Amino acid sequence: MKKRKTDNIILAIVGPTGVGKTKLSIELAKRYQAIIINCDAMQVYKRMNIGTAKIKEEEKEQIPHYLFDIKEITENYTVYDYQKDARKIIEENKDKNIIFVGGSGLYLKAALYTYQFKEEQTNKNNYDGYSNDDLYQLALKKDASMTIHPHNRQRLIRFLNKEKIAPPKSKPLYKAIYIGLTCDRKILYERINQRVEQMFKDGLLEEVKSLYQENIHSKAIETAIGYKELYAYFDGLISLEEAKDLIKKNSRHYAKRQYTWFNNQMDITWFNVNFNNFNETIEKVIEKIEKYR
RNA sequence: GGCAUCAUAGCUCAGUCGGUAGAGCAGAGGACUGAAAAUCCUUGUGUCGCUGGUUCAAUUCCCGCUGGUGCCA
Repeated sequence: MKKRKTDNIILAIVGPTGVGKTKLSIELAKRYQAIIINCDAMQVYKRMNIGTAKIKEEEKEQIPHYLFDIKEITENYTVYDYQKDARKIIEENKDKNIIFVGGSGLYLKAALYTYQFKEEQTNKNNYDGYSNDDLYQLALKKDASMTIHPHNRQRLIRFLNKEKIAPPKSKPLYKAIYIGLTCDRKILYERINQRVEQMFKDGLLEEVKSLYQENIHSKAIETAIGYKELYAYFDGLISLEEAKDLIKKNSRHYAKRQYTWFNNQMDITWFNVNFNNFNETIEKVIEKIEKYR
């Protein structure tokens, strides 16, 4: 495991959407004179601000922020790119404390664990015309021990386009402290619902509308919660009210999946957030960091 | 007021020609190496509105009651 200079630390602040990760990142960055690296798959894109709850310029408090707004919304960015970008920043800032913030578990793991990606072939087959079962049989032929579910078409295609068959199990590469923020599930869902309402008040509809009017269609738009639903509304497929409810629902489901990832893929120390007294939460986190280093 | 119709899982509803019931959504859990805010998997016992009757047996049929909806007055 790469240890870097002993007195410098890497922190990772994780947790479901809407628990206050950004706020904590600023407080800890001030305290440890750290730089902040985004670890959110959607906040790398420009022009997706309100819907991704991206930190505002005036909230950054002079702290260097990396990997925010680095891609045009029409570009495709993947874990592979993220791993390269994040590791480059780690290596270039060996003399600094670093804080990762974000909810994309795979991105975090790819950056800090021994995930191996290879340069990809350009002539990818998208297997149009193949049934799920065809793909499943092909995948089994390629590797009888593969465990992708027959219905998971996205993964099957990926697997078939891959050269290397079984990647080695990943291990921690960098020494890091993983801090998870959490709260009672009911309260979290309530906060998520309220935050969506707030996003609309802050102009989410206008943000998405201007993208829609420019006829921008991209992976990011099709993927991001808050954007895909409003595109469906502008396309006349659903009502605004339905879109809003869908955004809330999808955000809740997303939060649930984040818990599953962080609970089972990484070794996280969880902190229950006290929303009435955030300083108390900050103090507890700092206590943990001091004990650990 | 009269007639009709509905009352089943947190929600929307299906169903049982009489043998105590099932889908979707919500909720819960899980997988995860190039779309990850993605993709995929697992998981459904509830006084079948209340009361009485017929019956070996009623959520299912019948009487009444309560509540909702519609039409006619």
